[in-house]
Amino acid sequence: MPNIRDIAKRAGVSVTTVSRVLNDQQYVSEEKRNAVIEAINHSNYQKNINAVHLSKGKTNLIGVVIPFSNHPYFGLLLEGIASEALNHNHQLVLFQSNYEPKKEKEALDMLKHKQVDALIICSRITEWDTIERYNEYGPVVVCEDARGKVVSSTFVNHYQSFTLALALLHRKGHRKMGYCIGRSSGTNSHQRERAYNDFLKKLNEPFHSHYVFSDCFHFEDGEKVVNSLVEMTTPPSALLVTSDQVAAGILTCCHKQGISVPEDLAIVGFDNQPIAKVMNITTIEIPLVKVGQNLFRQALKEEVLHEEIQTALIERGTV
Amino acid sequence: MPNIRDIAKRAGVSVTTVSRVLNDQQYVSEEKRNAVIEAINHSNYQKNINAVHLSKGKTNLIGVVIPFSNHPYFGLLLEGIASEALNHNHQLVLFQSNYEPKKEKEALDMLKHKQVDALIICSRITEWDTIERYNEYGPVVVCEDARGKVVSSTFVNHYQSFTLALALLHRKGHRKMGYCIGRSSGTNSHQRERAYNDFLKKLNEPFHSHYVFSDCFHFEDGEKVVNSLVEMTTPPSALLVTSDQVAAGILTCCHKQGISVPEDLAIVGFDNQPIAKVMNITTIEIPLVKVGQNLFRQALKEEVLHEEIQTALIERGTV
DNA sequence: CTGTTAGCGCTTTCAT
DNA sequence: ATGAAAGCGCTAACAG
Repeated sequence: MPNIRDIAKRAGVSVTTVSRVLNDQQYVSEEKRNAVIEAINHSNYQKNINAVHLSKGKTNLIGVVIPFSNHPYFGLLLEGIASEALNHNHQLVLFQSNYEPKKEKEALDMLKHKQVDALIICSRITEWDTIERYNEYGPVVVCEDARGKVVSSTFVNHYQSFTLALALLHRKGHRKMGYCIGRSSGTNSHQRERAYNDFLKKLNEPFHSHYVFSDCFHFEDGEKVVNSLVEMTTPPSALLVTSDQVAAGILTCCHKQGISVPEDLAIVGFDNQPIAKVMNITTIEIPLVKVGQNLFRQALKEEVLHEEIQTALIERGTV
Repeated sequence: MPNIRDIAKRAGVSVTTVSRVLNDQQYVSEEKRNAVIEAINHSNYQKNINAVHLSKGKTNLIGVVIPFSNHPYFGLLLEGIASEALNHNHQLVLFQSNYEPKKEKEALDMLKHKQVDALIICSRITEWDTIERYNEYGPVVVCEDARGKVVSSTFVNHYQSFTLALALLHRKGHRKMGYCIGRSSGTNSHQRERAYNDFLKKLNEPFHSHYVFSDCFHFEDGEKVVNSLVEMTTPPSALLVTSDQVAAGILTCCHKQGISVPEDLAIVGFDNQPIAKVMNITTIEIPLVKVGQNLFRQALKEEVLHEEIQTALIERGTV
């Protein structure tokens, strides 16, 4: 495989001139430019990108940390990130963390080692002070409200969205409301928890810990929720479900168990994934693709930015 | 940020010795080794991986091409690939192609440019001769039967699996059988098509093009299938559905429309995803995680290998 | 066991 | 407009 020197020789010019042609720079006569292009065409030359990276000190690679790759929430986020990466001529390095700190550390270290130019952390387990420490090596971007931190963030106001959904249910007469969430830790989950607790307090309703279901990630997790529900003497009459997938799973099991929705149980999903439309699930739309795109754009910027993305209530048949 | 020369100076040794310590090589006295480690610890030194890559001519990065990232089939495949990458200290560069040739070309070019050491193509639109041409730049691995080609492959015998499922339905008395598939092109789809046509021929059953539904990728695609079904005067009595997600969508819509399963319509899914278990769907298990792991292992090898992964019929309630 | 040195292939400054 | 030359930071052949 020829290198830039071979091309220079072949075209009868200097290495610099070849480099200029390669990078579309000015100050090259048409004549020499053509000679270089000619030489390249006749020699299946390919730039060695590692040399470019070393020389420039950057890679055009952006790291992306997601806990799971087989989850539609992260799938959509990734889709947004990937589409914007395409627009900006960058590639993505994927880190599937499974919420293992070690794996997240690996991603952070790749930033430190300059193997990626920036890092997008879609969900994390690592504590803030560690994350903030890595910020000096390159932009770190997170998908949660990080105002007050030194890393950029694109986020949804989960407190507000949750409160909105609770208010809807309350308006419809529900008093015993529960919720299903993925993991119970994390900024986003805490915001939702706070919204829930505050809402109950305002209504003077007692808190029942068994009305809160965690580890709800996938469709199939809906089954255990419904199984718990039927065991209860006073089950909740409404459920906020932080993923449409899980909401769909719950709805399906309700049908199986003869629980009518929304009569016996009202359900509000989140995300507005296609499955919510098919199954006619009332949901809070979270424009995840847009969030992903914004995350990517922030990763390219040096300044620290905090941007909020708006959600919307979509009323369908499960409330 | 200090470099290897700074460390060498600080430790009072040569860069080579530092390099040796860095790479855990032998032939370094304890004394000097300690001096180097000492110097490193006192200076937040970090290896510049781009320099390593340039020097070594490899990157420890493996490219992965998938059409969509928000699909469980590819999510699981990716999971397998990622887990094995972790074991082998490699990172993944993700290419979401949306089946655009341009995007696949980009991945192939990254191989050519030595930005990735190997390329795993989980599903492709690019023709064989193009792919084979890139093989000289590094290992290319595909997830389809590529025997006879110069690239490695890990695959499932879709002809056999499809035939197995058809035979099951036939045994249960079904004669009018249709199938749902993702895209209609691609090796895997063609194998299935062949299996279907051969089976019909063997039974002397006529081929009905409206018994074949393509573009069935997601849960929500089940809706249009069922909508078509109810329009037909003589609908199929059984359906092979090449994704459990879609099978689940079909099942859900059947419930909505009052179509009993398996009485009015028998359904066989594929993959054995968790959703199939919850919804009690008879399915052909395809160990996708295992396939992914094998793909990764092949990507690390120079030799061209073709390996078949076995599937299994899992009988549940939809046949 | 250790160090010198010549690359790896490209970018960029600076002089012309 | 052009090219010589000095890096970018690390590895590895070679000599000692």
